[in-house]
Amino acid sequence: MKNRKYEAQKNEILEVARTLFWEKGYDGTSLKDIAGACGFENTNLYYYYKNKEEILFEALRIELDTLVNDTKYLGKKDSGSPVERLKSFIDIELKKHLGEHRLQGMLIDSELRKLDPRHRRKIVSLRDKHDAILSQIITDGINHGDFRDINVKLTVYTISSAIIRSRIWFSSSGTISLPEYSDFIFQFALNAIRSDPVPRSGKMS
Amino acid sequence: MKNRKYEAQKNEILEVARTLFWEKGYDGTSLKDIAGACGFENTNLYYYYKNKEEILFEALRIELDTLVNDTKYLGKKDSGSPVERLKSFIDIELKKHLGEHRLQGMLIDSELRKLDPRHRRKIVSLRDKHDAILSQIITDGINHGDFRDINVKLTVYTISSAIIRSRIWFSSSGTISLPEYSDFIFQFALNAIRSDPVPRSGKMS
Amino acid sequence: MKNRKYEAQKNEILEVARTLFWEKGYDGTSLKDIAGACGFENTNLYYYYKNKEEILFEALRIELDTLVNDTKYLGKKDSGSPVERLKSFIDIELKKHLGEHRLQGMLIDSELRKLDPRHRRKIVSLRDKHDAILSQIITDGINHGDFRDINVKLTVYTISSAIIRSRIWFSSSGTISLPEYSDFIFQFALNAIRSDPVPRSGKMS
Amino acid sequence: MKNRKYEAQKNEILEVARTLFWEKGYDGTSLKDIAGACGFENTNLYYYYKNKEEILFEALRIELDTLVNDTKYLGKKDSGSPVERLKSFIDIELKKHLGEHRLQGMLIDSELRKLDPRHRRKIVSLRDKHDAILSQIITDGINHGDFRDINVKLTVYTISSAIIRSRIWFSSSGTISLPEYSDFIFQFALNAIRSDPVPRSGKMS
DNA sequence: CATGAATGAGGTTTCATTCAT
DNA sequence: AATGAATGAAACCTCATTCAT
Repeated sequence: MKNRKYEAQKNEILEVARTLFWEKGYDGTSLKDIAGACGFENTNLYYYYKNKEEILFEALRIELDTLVNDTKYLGKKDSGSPVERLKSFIDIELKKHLGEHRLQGMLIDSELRKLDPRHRRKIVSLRDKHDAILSQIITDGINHGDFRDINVKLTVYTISSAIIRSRIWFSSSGTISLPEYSDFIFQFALNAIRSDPVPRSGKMS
Repeated sequence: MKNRKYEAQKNEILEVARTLFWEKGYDGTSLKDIAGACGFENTNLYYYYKNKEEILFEALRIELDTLVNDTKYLGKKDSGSPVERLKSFIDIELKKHLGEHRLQGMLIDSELRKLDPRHRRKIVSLRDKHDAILSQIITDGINHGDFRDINVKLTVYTISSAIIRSRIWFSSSGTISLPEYSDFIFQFALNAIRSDPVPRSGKMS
Repeated sequence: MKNRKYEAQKNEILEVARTLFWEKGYDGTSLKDIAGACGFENTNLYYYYKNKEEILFEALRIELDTLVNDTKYLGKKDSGSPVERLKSFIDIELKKHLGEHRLQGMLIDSELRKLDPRHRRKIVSLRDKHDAILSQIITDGINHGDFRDINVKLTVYTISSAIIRSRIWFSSSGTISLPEYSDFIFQFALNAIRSDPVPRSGKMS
Repeated sequence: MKNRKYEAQKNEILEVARTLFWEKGYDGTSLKDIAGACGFENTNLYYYYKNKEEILFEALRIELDTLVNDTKYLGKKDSGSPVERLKSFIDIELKKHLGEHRLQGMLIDSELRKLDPRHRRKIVSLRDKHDAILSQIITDGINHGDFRDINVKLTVYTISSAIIRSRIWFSSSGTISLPEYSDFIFQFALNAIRSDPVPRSGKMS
């Protein structure tokens, strides 16, 4: 019965692979590395995955699936005010990126090229779905008068940048805690885009 | 005798390598790829560089050298008001990242591990020197009362994120021009950190 | 308890293997291929056969056994005139090679080397037994005055060539039927070796 | 200068490969086998050929090219009477198949499947060109009244069978010489297809 | 009667690198 | 200043096979 142990093993391989892909890159990670970290031989990986590329695909897919599933409720208006939704979005994502079962995030940019065209399309479509959530929050905030009439796309990119790269800088930030980091990004973003009670120009002092 | 042609060739190799490293990663780029793009054979590279790792080192070094040299004057107070200096910093960096002879930026994150320890130390030291410039601008702005009393390190990271990742998103932003992109990031950052004429709370609406 | 179903399964494996060995060669056929075509897993083959080589051996043995059993009566004088026996021999063999449960014939040439020495000896001995039948027919025909005094060994080889290679050319011959093909080879051979009513020289016209 | 030695080496590889492919089959021959027989390492083969399949393709191409080039003059009427041309054709081919630099012949049947579609088309086209020569000889002989009104295609196949399989049987024919073998096949074929001075029926005695 | 899980040998191929020229 | 020729390490992957269940 290919079920309990099989699925567990398959998952462990993915966890291991995600960590290694992050640390050394896709090309820099050998199947021997992955198998070794799992405690078996090289060739046994092929019992679970068709080839290396499939491992990468599954790694990316699981990352994005998790992200999308945990945040997609924030795309809907009934999940709170835009500002609250922005706060939640940043909180959830940062926890995912920096918490226990870390997402690797940047993988998606750099290793996309290594995928089969079909797999690539699937991943890109998931990524777009993910970006659309934050996009919706910003749009709603603008319509609701909470946020300035700002370029939505660039706003999404800029906030995403801060979130994705948190992984790189978190460890070297020394004393800061995860909620503090999360709150910093939220405040930074909110101040950047909130509508002004008193009109302000962007002119230099 | 290492004359002008020698140096020109050596530089061309570096240009080609930087592009390929960005496109396919260090491990994903073979010496044959580099040599092929230069129009000669594989083995001729060894006339110019000791080995592949040295090419990576030089590629990273030249990137950071350029960045530091072109922005280091902004670390000094006499180069303008902090807000002006912030504007200039973002303008210069974005031009470097998106312009003609593009910097690859993110290479520094992902490929640092591939360097010899000695080379790695040199690159990290250059990177720190670079970060210190923006850090100085922020600090001066806080002291001068232009910026809020904000965590300097995190601020530097967040602004840097937006700049570094511009490369990924610029092409897919469609119609936006480089100065517009640059201005967007500047306005976003300025609003995020400027001190308020009227006190505002971060409370949710 | 090795009952009827066991034997049936064992036979199906052999049928499948013979087809695949013919199509892709012994080395080009994996146990997974064979098992897959049988509808079960790889490892189940070991319940029926000791290893891959044994499957090849059985495949070759069954081919030759069938051929020898169905034609050996033609080795005896009481089975008709030499000409009749030649006609029957070619008919039977061609039906075996091109009919429903096709023999693969040429396997014996190309894959003999892959067998264990002991197995190889067995197969070679069966092949010799097979060749001896046609050899006997020719010899009897010469003694009886039906055939010219022709080199028996070479005659056997040449007729065998036409039969064995029928498999390759039958499908691409387009419209020809099996009996027509069989008759063609018979007429070709008969004309080639029959004794002349009127003496003829081999001189060129 | 990639010329003298390079081409010599490339040819030696091909010779070695052809022998091994014949002896052990394409799948049964490893690149290590080929390289070992050439006296260098495995990987050096890639300096001369793109991959294993290309070696097979070149091996097949050279075989057929040689055959076609050496016999194509026999396709033309001015090269002698049909009977003479048939004799020459068989002589030349047998010398090619059994002489010093042996052709492997049967490779073409069994290993065709291993080729890229494009390569396969090229080889099949060469094979057709080769078959067309013998076909022309037979046709001319029929028209000229030398040969019976016999199925040309099947005649070509049958004669080709005897030639191609000579390789398998020559060594085990014991004392026979190459010209004797060649003459046997010629006489066999000629008797099989020559037109009768006196009408004969194929009826059994 | 059949699958699950794993392995070790070996195959093709790529690649950085060397040394002679 | 560049190519020719070769190598050894290591990569991905396939396969026959084993043993437990």
